Amino acid sequence: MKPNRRVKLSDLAKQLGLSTSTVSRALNDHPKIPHETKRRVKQLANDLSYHPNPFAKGLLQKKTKTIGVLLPSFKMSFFVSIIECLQQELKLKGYKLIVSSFGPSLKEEKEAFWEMAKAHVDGIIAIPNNDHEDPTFLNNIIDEGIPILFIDRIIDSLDANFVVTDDFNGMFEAVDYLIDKGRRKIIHLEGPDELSTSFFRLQGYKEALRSKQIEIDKRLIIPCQSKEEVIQKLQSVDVEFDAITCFNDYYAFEALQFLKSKNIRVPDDVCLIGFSDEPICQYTTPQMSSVIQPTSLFGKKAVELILHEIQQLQNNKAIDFDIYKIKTQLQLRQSCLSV
Amino acid sequence: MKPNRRVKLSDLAKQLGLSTSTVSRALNDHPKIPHETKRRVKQLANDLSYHPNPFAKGLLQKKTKTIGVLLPSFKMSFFVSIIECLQQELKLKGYKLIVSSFGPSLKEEKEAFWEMAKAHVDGIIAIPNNDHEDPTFLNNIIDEGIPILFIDRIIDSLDANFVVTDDFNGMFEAVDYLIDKGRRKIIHLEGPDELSTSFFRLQGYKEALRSKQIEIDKRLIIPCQSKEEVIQKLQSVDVEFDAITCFNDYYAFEALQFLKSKNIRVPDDVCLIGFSDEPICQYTTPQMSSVIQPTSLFGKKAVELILHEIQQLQNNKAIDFDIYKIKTQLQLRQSCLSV
DNA sequence: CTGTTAGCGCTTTCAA
DNA sequence: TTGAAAGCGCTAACAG
Repeated sequence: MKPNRRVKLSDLAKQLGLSTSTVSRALNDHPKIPHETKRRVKQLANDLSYHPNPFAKGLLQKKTKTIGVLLPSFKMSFFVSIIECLQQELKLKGYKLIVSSFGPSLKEEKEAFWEMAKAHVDGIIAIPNNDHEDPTFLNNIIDEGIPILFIDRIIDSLDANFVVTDDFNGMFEAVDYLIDKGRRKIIHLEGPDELSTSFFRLQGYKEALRSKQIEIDKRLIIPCQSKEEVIQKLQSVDVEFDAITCFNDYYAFEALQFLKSKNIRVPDDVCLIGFSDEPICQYTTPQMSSVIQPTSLFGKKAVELILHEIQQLQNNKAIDFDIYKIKTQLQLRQSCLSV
Repeated sequence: MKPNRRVKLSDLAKQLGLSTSTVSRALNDHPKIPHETKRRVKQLANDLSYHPNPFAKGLLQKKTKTIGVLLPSFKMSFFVSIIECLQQELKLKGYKLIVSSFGPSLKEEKEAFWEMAKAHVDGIIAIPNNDHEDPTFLNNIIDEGIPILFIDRIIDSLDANFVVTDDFNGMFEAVDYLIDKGRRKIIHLEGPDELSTSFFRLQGYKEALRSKQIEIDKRLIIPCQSKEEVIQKLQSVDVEFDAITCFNDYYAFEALQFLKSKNIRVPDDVCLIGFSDEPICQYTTPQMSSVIQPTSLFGKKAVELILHEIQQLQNNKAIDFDIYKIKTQLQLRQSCLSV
């Protein structure tokens, strides 16, 4: 029915009248093997479509050529877009990608990390969800020799590399632009407490106002734990406002719904800016302005760093950890351009 | 600096004064090991956070507890949503997920399949992109003992399971609804040639018209290889129309842009229905109607089938192949509901 | 330049 | 009920 017997090194060796070591060396381009032998070996390997057993290799070399990627959810296209980029970059470098998502629960997130560790990936790239106050378990994984690189969110007190959005400047520029356009009463829809991104975006907002000597009105800073809260919170705002900046695009979409329902014109009465530049932004009416987080830069930097860490680890060399901030870009669309 | 030495079976054995075989058996709940021994072994394993080396296991058992998932792109949220579901289902069953995307090129798609085969995954779940006229290489992979299950698109002449959308009925219902609402001149923006989905959606469109004795006007059937062509093709339509059905949501968004630019009112002048129900549909103005493809059903069915195939293969039993059609659901929103 | 040998961590006969 | 030993497929010392 099916042969189902994969060719292995010894099969090649037998057919060629060589030892397995020679064949192995030939395949791995060992310097001291004559070209002719290499050619013959590779030829046959190709003909029989021989593929080395990755488990035998993994067992021996403790390298799996596999990177684990952890993310909270596939629902955010920003994350997915990063995954896509990671996947492309890693494919180029000959790495495979094991992916796992873990949802909002801390317990599941921990488990997901452990599963990756158990799978003996060479390294982990993670978009964490929770503020790991006790990152002991992460340190344990790192101590086992699996470097972890974090994307988008910073976890304090952890020796690791971080590749994050320059949230501060991203929001700063957005608010700065609005002020230049004459808006003064700018709402900020703040994101979930526990995220470093919420914090820095809020700081950017405040600093932009401060730098133009505009007093910060606490009533305009509206914390929303999720996009579901946005409309309700906006209902109960009892001060005037002429612009809204948001933790992310989904908050902005909700805000847009709200404004429409109140017959408040965008951008004439109120300007609106999201964050992340989800592809949807082009399809809302009016089209949504947003802050672009260039995902390909995230992916490239992350891959570069994790591979470097893996190599350093292999050579028992020290690693310098750092926080890398990826510059954003303000994408203006109809929701901001007063006619 | 780092211990970096994972605990292994022999470490447990040594500490317990047992042989590795006994420890192994205890861990695997071998019947002839006394409960007390099992308890002690498991206790220690837990304390030292022992995790069996998956490579040693893989080498021995030829089972990797890993499923490869192949998809053309992460850009389509329909695909991503399926991945998310696969990932959850497979996690429950103790499987890991290796993911790879391959873009539009046939060559890359082939390579991606091969890479998966080389990675010795237990099975492959694929959303193919191309119409593999010569599926020899797929058969080779299947012959190597790796079952492949295809999602969303059918490849003729291949012994495999397929889980696809009931495209025909999905589009049929959409068109049927429009006709009931009094629309008669319904455009169909047809998808890429090579996709079985394009074909069946078109058939559904035609059959709906036919069943209501409406003549099919070829000028209303507009083939578009990609969403980029939509606007341009619509420009040159020179017959009247009062509704548009689309190969997918992105086509519909483009169509919406076009209609807006022409000041054609949606849904008053022209009704618009997409396909896939991307989450964006809720945020366009007017909100986009679409055909829901329940991704969780895809995921569940796919996992069920592939695991069954793996098991049958392991027991050297025959597998019955089939095409499973997942029912769609018409999601009506503003783009269809005349006021 | 090439073959022999040992061993990666685990499971699984085969004996005891 | 348990241990010793072999071996999964491959690579890397160590000899030649």
